[in-house]
Amino acid sequence: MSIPTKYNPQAVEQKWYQYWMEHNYFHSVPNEKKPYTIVIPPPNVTGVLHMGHMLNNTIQDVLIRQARLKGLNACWVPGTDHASIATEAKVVAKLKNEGIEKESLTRDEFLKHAWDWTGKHGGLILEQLKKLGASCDWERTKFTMDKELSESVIKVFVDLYRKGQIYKGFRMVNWDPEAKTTLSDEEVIYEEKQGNLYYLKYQVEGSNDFVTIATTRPETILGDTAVCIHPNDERYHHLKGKKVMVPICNRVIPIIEDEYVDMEFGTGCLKVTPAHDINDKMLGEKHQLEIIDIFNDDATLNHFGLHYQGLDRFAVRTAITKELEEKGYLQKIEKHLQRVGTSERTKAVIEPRISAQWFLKMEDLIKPALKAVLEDEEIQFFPKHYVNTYRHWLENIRDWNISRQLWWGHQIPAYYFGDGETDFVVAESKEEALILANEKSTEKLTLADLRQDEDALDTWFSSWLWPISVFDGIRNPNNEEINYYYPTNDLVTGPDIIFFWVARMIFAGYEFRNERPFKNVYFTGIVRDKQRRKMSKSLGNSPEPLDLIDKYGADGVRVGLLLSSAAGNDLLFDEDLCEQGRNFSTKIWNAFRLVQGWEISEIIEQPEASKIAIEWYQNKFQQVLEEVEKSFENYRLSEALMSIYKLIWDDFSSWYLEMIKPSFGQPIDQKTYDATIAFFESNLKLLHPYMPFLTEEIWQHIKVRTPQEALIIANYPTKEVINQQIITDFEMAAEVISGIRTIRKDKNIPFKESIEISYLNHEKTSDKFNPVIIKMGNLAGIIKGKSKVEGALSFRVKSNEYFIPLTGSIDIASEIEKLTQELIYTEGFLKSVQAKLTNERFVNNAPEKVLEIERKKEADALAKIETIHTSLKAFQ
RNA sequence: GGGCAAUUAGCUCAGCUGGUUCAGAGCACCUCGUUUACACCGAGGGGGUCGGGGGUUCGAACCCCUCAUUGCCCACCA
Repeated sequence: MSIPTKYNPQAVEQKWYQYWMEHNYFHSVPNEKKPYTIVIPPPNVTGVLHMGHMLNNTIQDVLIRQARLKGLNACWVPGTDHASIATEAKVVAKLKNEGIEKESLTRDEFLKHAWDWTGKHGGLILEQLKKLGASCDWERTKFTMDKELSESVIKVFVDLYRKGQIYKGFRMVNWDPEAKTTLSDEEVIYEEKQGNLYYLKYQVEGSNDFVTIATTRPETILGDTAVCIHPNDERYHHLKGKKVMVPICNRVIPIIEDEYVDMEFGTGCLKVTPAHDINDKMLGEKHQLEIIDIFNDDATLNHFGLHYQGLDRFAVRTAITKELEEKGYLQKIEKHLQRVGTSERTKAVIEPRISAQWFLKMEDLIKPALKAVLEDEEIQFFPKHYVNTYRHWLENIRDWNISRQLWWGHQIPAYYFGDGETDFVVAESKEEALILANEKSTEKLTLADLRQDEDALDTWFSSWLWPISVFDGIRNPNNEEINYYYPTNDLVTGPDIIFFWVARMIFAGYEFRNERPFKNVYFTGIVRDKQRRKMSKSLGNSPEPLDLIDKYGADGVRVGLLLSSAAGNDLLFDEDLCEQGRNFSTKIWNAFRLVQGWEISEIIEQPEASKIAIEWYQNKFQQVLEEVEKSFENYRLSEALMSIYKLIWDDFSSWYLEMIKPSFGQPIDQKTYDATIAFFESNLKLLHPYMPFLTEEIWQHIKVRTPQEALIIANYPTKEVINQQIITDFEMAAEVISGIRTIRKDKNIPFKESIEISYLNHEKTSDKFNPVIIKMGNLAGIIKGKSKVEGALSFRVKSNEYFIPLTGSIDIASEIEKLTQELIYTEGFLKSVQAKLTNERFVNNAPEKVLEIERKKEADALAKIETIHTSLKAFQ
């Protein structure tokens, strides 16, 4: 035989990917067909493919290929994200290796390095996706720093600013007083340290009462702007609405109430210092408190520190404690374990500090986003429970800080022209900014007088536009593409970015298009190893995706990933599953080899068994087609694939092909052959989204096809009316065949030795499948008997009895034992059914349908017991 | 601390509206088998008191209460 016994994916995958690319099947342009659109969650531009990407993109490819087969205009837009923090960190590290500090470079010099790096490593990940078979429209590949996407980001910023949605505000940042710089959260190391809890007495204004607060930082009392109690705390009800005086400086501050306060901790009374604590800052915003920053940028005290001005915070802590004690404000000191943030680099204790940042108001943006998901269900989440997470976040949202102290990214289009905080304008270009600035300024300004804000925008401030900006819908809101492709259909992503990305795309969709960005969101799980550990480079437990593809073929890996990934469940990745995928490839390949090897005869009659087999498989296929459809609609891709797997492996290969297989060396009749090829083709269509390479390879082996006839763009099988009866009849026949096989095995009757059976048809089953039973059981004949056959081996299917007269001797004792066991079991079953049926309340309450089933069970059991009894008598 | 999810066979999971099948699948396992597509295979087989305890119901893996364990997210405590 010219076709090898094993399918070799390495040899064909490259070939078909090229073929698909050459014939432009992935490319989409707007036409009269219905669009089906997916935008890829853009991976980091310098990222490398990991198992999470493999899963995520396999799912997207299955969706897009299925849509393509179903005749939709399928468009999958690929691209990458500039990932400002991640990429900048990589470039900084790389420069450091070369002995270059970021601080020694100008912004432009640094950006040149960053672009070089992007050019060198960028887009590698997209090339890797091609190996997986991803059918993206590569002509549409986008990068978030492309000219048109960048312009979209700037345009949106300016629009939102002019609408009053963007404002400059203050935010707590991690301040390193030694390096005098802000740090990202990742650069702060938290350490457990033994500290003290100081109990301080504040005098209530206009009385001799005191209230005691507990604090770990007595040096910050000079920045206090309130004292806070829990509204339900009865101990302090008498203080509501009063004011207290801060010790030493004697400033008068209000007593406020907030549920944030833990009544159990300390005295249940909290001092609020909005300038120096993140939680106090939140309270301050909520209660509109004054902010008093008492530190210089090296963490010494400023003029608010009064006589401590110029001293370091820790020196002040000791000194002020002493002063408080002397003046009678210190009630006690307790030991207290606390977590202190320190700088990764300088080891200095981090100081929370307020700094100017840009914010986007959330109040108006969340309204349509909540409505769309919670009320209208315009956007659906799979699995559904993520709606709760989404709602909780939206309902507790704070304004979005969109500025980052980074260079790699979109620079904020704010231009300063004076010394003051408010001397700036926001504009899409420097030229436009100059015009605006001159309207505002009293002096005549030139371009040289304008300084652009140093900060870059948060990466997500560009990716929230992704479904719109890839179709240029921000700059040209009425272009043909955006009108055709938007809203997109499905978004496939991880639940870890539900806030960062998914929710914000929904904001952007309604804000800029007045329409949802996508209809369905499919949340994938996290890829873990067999021990449930997250796959990561540092653990070294993540297989190299491309090695896996080399080993099992892309199809094998796709199957391996999909089989164990119900939507939303974490995926415990096991290489064995890829092996299963590869084995499946080989199985199909060999089924193809079998069919391919047949000699066809136009003369010979179609055997009866083949006729029935065809009729049966026709219906079985339809049944599975419907199942697959249903699973697919609910994004249960693993279920859909498993249905197809069983259809092809069990129903098609193990049953159908065996039913129609001609004897060795004999040709097959034309009719059966044609039907078989048609079935094979339908199977391939069904499977193609999951295993694109193998299916296309076989498709093109079956016969020579023109590019217009390629499987990737074939027509998906259509639904037909299902004859349920024939499927049920087959199941009965399959049990009979199985019964014959069991007896052959038990009694060591070789398959080659043909035998004869007779049966008593108590069930009145159709004898339609008898030719199939004859063939599959290698029977000389099957006789519908009128009475039991003495001294024969027997078995039962439902209440039917089958007899195999034996040439050798029968072990009577073991036959009796077998029958007795079956009898005991059936009688027990009958008893439980009758218990139900004699229960009056059951009979009165259960629906008629259920009663009918129970009555049928009873009748069947009675009939079966009857036949066992007669069989037993025969042995006595 | 707050919230969400999960707990069903050795493993990974289905079980959708409480009732077709004395609880299903795939893998793994056991037995037999070089029958002319395939040993990356075929045929046959074993395996679960549905996390524990209560309750509702004629009937519970499914609904309610409670406890336990695990995972995830958010806030992390002056």
